[in-house]
Order: sequence, then structure tokens, then C-alpha cells
Amino acid sequence: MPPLASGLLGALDPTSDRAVFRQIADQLREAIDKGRFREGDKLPSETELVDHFGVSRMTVRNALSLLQQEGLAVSEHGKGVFVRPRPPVRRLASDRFARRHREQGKSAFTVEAEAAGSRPEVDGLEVKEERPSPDISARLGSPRKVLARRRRYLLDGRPVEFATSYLPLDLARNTPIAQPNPGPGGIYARLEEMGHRLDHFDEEIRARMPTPAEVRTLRLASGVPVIHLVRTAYDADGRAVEVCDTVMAADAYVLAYQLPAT
Amino acid sequence: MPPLASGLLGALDPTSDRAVFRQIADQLREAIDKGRFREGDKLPSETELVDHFGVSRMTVRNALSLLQQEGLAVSEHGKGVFVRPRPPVRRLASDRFARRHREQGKSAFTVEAEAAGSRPEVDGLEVKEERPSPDISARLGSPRKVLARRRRYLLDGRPVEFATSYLPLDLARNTPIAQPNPGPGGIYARLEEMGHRLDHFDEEIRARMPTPAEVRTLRLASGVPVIHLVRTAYDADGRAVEVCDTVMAADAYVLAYQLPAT
DNA sequence: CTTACCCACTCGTCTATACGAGTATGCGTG
DNA sequence: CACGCATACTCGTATAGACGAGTGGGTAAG
Repeated sequence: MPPLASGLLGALDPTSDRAVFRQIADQLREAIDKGRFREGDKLPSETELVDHFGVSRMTVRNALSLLQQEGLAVSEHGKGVFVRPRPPVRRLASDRFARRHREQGKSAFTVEAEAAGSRPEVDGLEVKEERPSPDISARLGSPRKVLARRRRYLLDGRPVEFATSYLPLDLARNTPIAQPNPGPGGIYARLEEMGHRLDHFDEEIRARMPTPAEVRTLRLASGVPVIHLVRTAYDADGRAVEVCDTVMAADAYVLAYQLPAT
Repeated sequence: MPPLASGLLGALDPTSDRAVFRQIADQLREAIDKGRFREGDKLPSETELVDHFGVSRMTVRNALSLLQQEGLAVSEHGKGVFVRPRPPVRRLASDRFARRHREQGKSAFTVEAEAAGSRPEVDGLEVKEERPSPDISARLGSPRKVLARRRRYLLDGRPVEFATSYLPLDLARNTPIAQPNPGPGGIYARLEEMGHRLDHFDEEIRARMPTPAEVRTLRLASGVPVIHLVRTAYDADGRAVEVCDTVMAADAYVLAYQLPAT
């Protein structure tokens, strides 16, 4: 038997009115914060913690569960509980849809990812005609039907985001936009070719915990929220020509905006 | 005894390989999604669920704990478990620091909140001179010391955000900025009076689960992430004159940005 | 009528136990 | 040497029981 990894941990304070499982979580959290356990390190096993602290297994599991909810640890069945690795984050700049970034054959996602040294993939592409949800409908000026383009994005095999673009059907039907691959520059280039010169985007950002479906799609660890971004594109006539609804793994992204001070 | 509120729930599928506590959580989640339980409604008590499904209490608690992690439910000691109320969200527009919003006596937060019919409060105001963290230091061009202005914001008695502004000390010392109340228009107005005409802001947005300290400060329910926003203000000379580090309760905010399509 | 207490109900914490299922390792067999 | 299996470890799921602590309502005493 190897020396107890929990040698890094102290004892409980029986006089404290703080719950035992919280004290255990506190100790582990502090050990992680101070770097005594590092990213990807295995924490002491449940059995080791049971022996070290002299408590029951449920108490230990309760403590570990707390750390997972905080996003500090992830458990792997059959292996152990590990300090959650912090994956490299993808930085989304607010100028990422500027026209000058649109002149290439590849998608913005692909170009950016390759520049950052990652292996990009796009997945589960699906193009459908649909009746819009009330929210999407309102943003697009209440079209009867919309074209929906869904896809999932992965970096180095890890799903990081999935998105659906909605366009009024009267605008997108029988155009390259309705094709799985809309061609170089993506749907924004096509929209401009069709006379809808893009004027500006509105973006709305929320953060929340993922639904079970989102947990599956993005293979999210517990304790990882999602960023929900809804972007509306307007043409020079002030018409909303596209709404893009994106759900991102929050631990994979930082959004960057530059705002004028005027 | 009132009729079992769990009359709204079905039975378990013993042939399914889905864990019992997940099946129970699924049923409750579906009932919430379909509106059979509404915001603020009390879910069936642990005892009722134990009786209804014929399982042990820990299994039921496991299911309820899942819903809390997802942000769908909150438990209140001695009262019950409730469908989490969705508080009204505060919309942060990207032009909120425009000069034209700065000409009043009150803070942007106060004006905005009152316009929305809420009762704003600012709390825990603290102004200190400090050695900056490496991150803040790098953003401000490595000053030796900084002035830190901390405060907490509440709406209708609920804490929604807390923020710290950092300014290079050589710039802020012995100015109204070092006063608890920097005067009408806030520190941005003072900076401009001092010759630092503001040019633009950079904002970086992340989402993550709160630390225990943040849970206390913002009185967060479990299953509610935080939005972490770091704004850097630059003057016309390109100098970073302020960094504002803000942590917001994610269920209280939607951030809105308008971007040009150029 | 009002106050104070008790009780019933809620969730919170903790123990002890059992079995199942995924993983890794090493050993023995072919 | 290679493969497969046994085994020991990991976490996952579930049971049964106990006591504590916060809440609210009803009842009994003042």
C-alpha cells in the first residue's frame, strides 16, 4: 500500500458547528487552491478519506459531491476523483464577424481553431425548414416558417459549442444558404451577395446550468455552466435576417468585446 | 391529510437501466417543464416521494439534489423544496457607459434600477490602496500600487453583483476618485475631467460556478452560476486607466451588446 | 385575547451495509 | 509472447435507521 495521499490533509474540528462533510470539502478545496493537488491530479479515494477522517462513506461522498458542484473536481467511474483540468479557452472576439474575416474558404471556427493550434471539427450538421419558436419568431419579425441550420463544434475531439441559425424561409429557400455547405464566407457572405448588406449584430448573453440534453451534447462535467448567446443579424434596411442561438461550454470560452466610450 | 401532491407523478420503470433517482428526477423535471409545478410551487416533500415511489429517502434526496444542481429547484430548511423562482433579469446594454448616460447625479446602477421599478442599494463600499494581483497589474500596465474601490449592488434587497474597480494609484491618489463618493457621473466623469478622455472599453466575459465566498456575498442558490466580467477602460492615449472586476448572479442578468458588421 | 409552548412536519447530517459496474493490473495459461 | 481471466481497486446506486434543526400551526395556559 502506498503512503496515504491524504497525508496532505489535516483533522476535523469536532467542536465546530460546521458540518463534517463541509469541513472535509473545505480541506480538499484549500489543498487544491494551494496547489497541493494540481490539475488532473487524483484526489484521495473515498476509502482513503473514510479511513483518514474516520467518517462514513456517505459523508465523504457528500464532500466530494460539493467539490464537483463547484466545478473543482470530476469523478471518473472506476478510476477516482480528479482535480478538474482547465481546458484551454477559446477567445471569441467581438469583431469575429467583421467582413475582413469572411473572405476565406474556411469557416471562422476552423480558421481560428487552426491558428490556435487545435484540431477543429464540425458535426451533426442539419438543415431543416421549421415553424419558429415564439422567441425566434419575434426576433425575426414573425415569419411563418424559418430555415434552421444546426451544427456542433468540437476542438481536439471535445464538443465545445452547438448552434442553430434561423433565417426567414422566404429569404433562404432555394439559395446556397439552404445547402449543408453554403460556400466560402458562410451564410453571411451569401446574405450580402443576395443584397442584404449586413449592418450590425445584437448579441444577448446569459449563463445558466445546462439541461440534461446539453450535458449529453457537450459532454459536460457537473459543475460546468453553459453560456447561452443569441445573436441577431440586421441588414442595412433594419431587417433581422438571421438569429443564431448558441450554447457553449462555459469552461471553454471567454467572450471579448470592445466598446466605444462615446 | 391533503391529497398527495405527487398525484401529478407516475410510476418507475423497474426494467429500465436508468438509475431510480434519475427516473424520479426526470419525472419531476418533466412536471416542472410542463407547468404542472410552477415557479415558487412546493414540490412533494421527501416523505411523500418516498411513499409514492416506494424507495428510500436517500434515493429521493439524490433526485432532488440533481434538480437543485440543474438550477430547477431550491430547498428551504424546515419548509420544503420549491420550484426555483426566476427573478426578473437586469439587462446590461453595451452603451451603458456612453457619455450621455453620465451627466446625472446618480450612478448608472441607481438610475437604471429605478427606471425598471426596482429599489436599488449599494453596499459594503470600501476604498483601499493595494498591491495589485498579477492579472490586474498586467492589465493596468504594471503599476506598483492601485486604488481599489469595492462595492456590492442589491435590487429590492437581493444582492445581484459585486464589483471592484482598480486604478493606478499615481492617477487616483488625492483625487475625488479616492473618495467613497466620487461625485456626479462617477469615476469616469472624474477621469475625463482630469484629462483622461475615455476612448474605449474592453470587456471579457466568463461564466463559472461561484466560490463559497461568492455564494455568501450574493446569497446564491445552488445551481446558479456567476458571470465574471472584467472591463478595462482606455483613455485617448491608449493607456489603461481602470479595470473593473465584476461578479454577477447569472440568474439576474442578461448582457446585451451591439456590434457593427464592418 | 394573547402568549407560550408543544408537536408535527420539513429538510440536514451522519452511520452502517450491501451490491453493482467500470478500470487496471498482474498472473497464469495457451 | 500474447491473450484472457481473476482480482482488487475505484465510484455508483440503494436500503434502513437515527438524530438534529428550522418552521408553522394548534392548543393550553395566562
